[in-house]
Amino acid sequence: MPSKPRGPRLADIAKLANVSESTVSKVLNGRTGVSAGTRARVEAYLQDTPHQPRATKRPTAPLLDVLCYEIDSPFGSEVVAHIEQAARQDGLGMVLTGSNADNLPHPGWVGDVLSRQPVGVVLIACRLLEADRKMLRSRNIQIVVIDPAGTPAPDIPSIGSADWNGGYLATRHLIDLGHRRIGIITGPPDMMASTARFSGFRAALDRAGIAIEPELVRPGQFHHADGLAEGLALLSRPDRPTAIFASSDLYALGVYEAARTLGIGIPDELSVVGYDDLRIAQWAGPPLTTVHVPLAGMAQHAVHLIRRLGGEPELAFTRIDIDTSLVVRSSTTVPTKVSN
Amino acid sequence: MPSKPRGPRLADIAKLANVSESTVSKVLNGRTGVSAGTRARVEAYLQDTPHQPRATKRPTAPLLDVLCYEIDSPFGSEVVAHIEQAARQDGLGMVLTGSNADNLPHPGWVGDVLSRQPVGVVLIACRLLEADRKMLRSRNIQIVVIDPAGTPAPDIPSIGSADWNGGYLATRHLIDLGHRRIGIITGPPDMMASTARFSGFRAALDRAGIAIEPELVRPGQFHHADGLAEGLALLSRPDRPTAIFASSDLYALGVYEAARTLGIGIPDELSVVGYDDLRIAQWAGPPLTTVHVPLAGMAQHAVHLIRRLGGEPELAFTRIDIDTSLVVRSSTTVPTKVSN
DNA sequence: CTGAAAGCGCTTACAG
DNA sequence: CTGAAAGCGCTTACAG
Repeated sequence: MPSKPRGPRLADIAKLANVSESTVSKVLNGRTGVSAGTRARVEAYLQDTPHQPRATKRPTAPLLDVLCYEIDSPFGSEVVAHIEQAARQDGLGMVLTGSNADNLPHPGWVGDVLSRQPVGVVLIACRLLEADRKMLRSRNIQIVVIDPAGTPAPDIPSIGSADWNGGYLATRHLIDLGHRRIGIITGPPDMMASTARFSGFRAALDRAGIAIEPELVRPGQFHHADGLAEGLALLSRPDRPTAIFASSDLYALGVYEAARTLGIGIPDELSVVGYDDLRIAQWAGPPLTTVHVPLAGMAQHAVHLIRRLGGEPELAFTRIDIDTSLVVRSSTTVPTKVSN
Repeated sequence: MPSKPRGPRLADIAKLANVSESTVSKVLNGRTGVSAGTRARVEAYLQDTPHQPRATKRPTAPLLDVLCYEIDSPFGSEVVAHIEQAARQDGLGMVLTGSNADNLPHPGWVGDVLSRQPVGVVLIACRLLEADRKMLRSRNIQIVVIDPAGTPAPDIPSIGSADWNGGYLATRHLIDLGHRRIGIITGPPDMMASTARFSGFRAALDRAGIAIEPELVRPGQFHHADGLAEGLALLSRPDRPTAIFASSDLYALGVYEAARTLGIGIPDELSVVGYDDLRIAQWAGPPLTTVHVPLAGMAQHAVHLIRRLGGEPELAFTRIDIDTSLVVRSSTTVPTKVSN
């Protein structure tokens, strides 16, 4: 029985490889003065029994690495805050890194993560190259994704919310108020969350027997600027919609600005429904009717999942979706023109 | 001449403090079996000659610890995002932790930081107990504060912006437009940034020969809810002000809501100036006239300062203030009632 | 190229 | 509570 449960020491590896401790030390530190053959043999043994450097006396507090899309956006910052809290309650420190514009980590990130040895990695609307995923897996670093971007990796557990349902609820609400011409600003097509919201929108329209009008469907990247631009486009039409389903709260604020610019009153002349229920939704004028996304719950699940995965590495594929709900505030009402 | 340039070893400190290496080891590791007096003496020497543990062979990517007030607020999240970027460009990973409601770290944070051994700590609108400061100092972990809260520690370098000037500019702008009855919502009195903004406000009024009206000065904690409550109080007065200097953008949004509730139009019936120039200021309806705080520059300075301090531990007291400027958008105009 | 030996920096068990 | 001594895990200078 080994005296310390910390893993093999230099002496152990030296014995296995039938060399001296000095030689193992040289190999580990990439020093010269070792023949290619000896080096290869030692490396081979290190493969099987990876060497962990001597336990530093005060073991370092465990870390969780978070890679997030737009950490200064209202969405990013709220998710991150919830993860920080969940991580802290779980005794984990959170290392936060922003992704690049393609929702990928910047070069060097994976190497840094490996050196930090966190218990896991949470990706928020981000993705990883397969080589990087393998790298992390091989060091026993768990990966969980919140709101995956790009083609979802089949072997990474992901956490989302009921986006289809949210899209349906939002649209249904507008239909129930009497709206028939409803515009939508959709999100990036490579995000499941966007397409599901749009699909819910379409289903609600279908069910009410309302034909979808392609000109009323406008694409965007979930940014305020898109909401403004597409809002202006939608509202400048002679047959402008009486309601807009802005599939992010940021879009909704952009639509607000478009309406203000054109002198269109909300909700009297235009109803707007947002999506996410970020705090800016409450601060908007008028307060925004929106779909509540349970970010706190998603964050907690992400952290717990990381912990569970650490225990049993071969957990089957997991996908968790948490319920969404509609929060009715003051940006929606019955249409004036169409009447009821 | 020391054999290694890595800093004092246990033996050096033991010699200085006239104790054994064992005792120094116990103190460093927080073990029992050391008298209070001896412990204090050793800690004192550690203060002067901070101890760095022996270099571990596979070096972990260097870290920067950030303690931030309300990381999900628009202010907190923007500062944090800038620090993350500056840190990343400097090869530093950022560990982010939210403070408690008193702007202090939660219990256990300092211990975690010590175990992580970051190159430094950035406090955003937060403070530290003196014992904790000493602890960090003794391990050669640098401390820098952005927008200090509470009584400022004299030995911690701090970074702020020209708050007095910002308060002056904002108020001057309103006076120049012709406003004479100007309300203000002030920040927490224990933050230098708040009191400096108020002082700038007062100075601008003084210079224009306008007497300050105590009933028009309302306190708050920089939150949206304060802006709403104090805005309602101010605007419900029979002699309501024609302009309000909301000394945070969040206040301004609260004032917007108060005005909307009371049917008061902005800017026609009420001019509003915010403070911070966060992104929400551009998204507000109407876009908010506000004082620009150079958060990106402040974040960069914080990171660079940490790095410089690491080099020369005995840097003199430092206080950096970066310039503010007024950004005029659409929430301010000439007063209607008072005319000009 | 290789490893025995000396040594570094720290921790721990234990005698006083 | 204190420190001499033993010991751990690793590195380095050097003889072969």
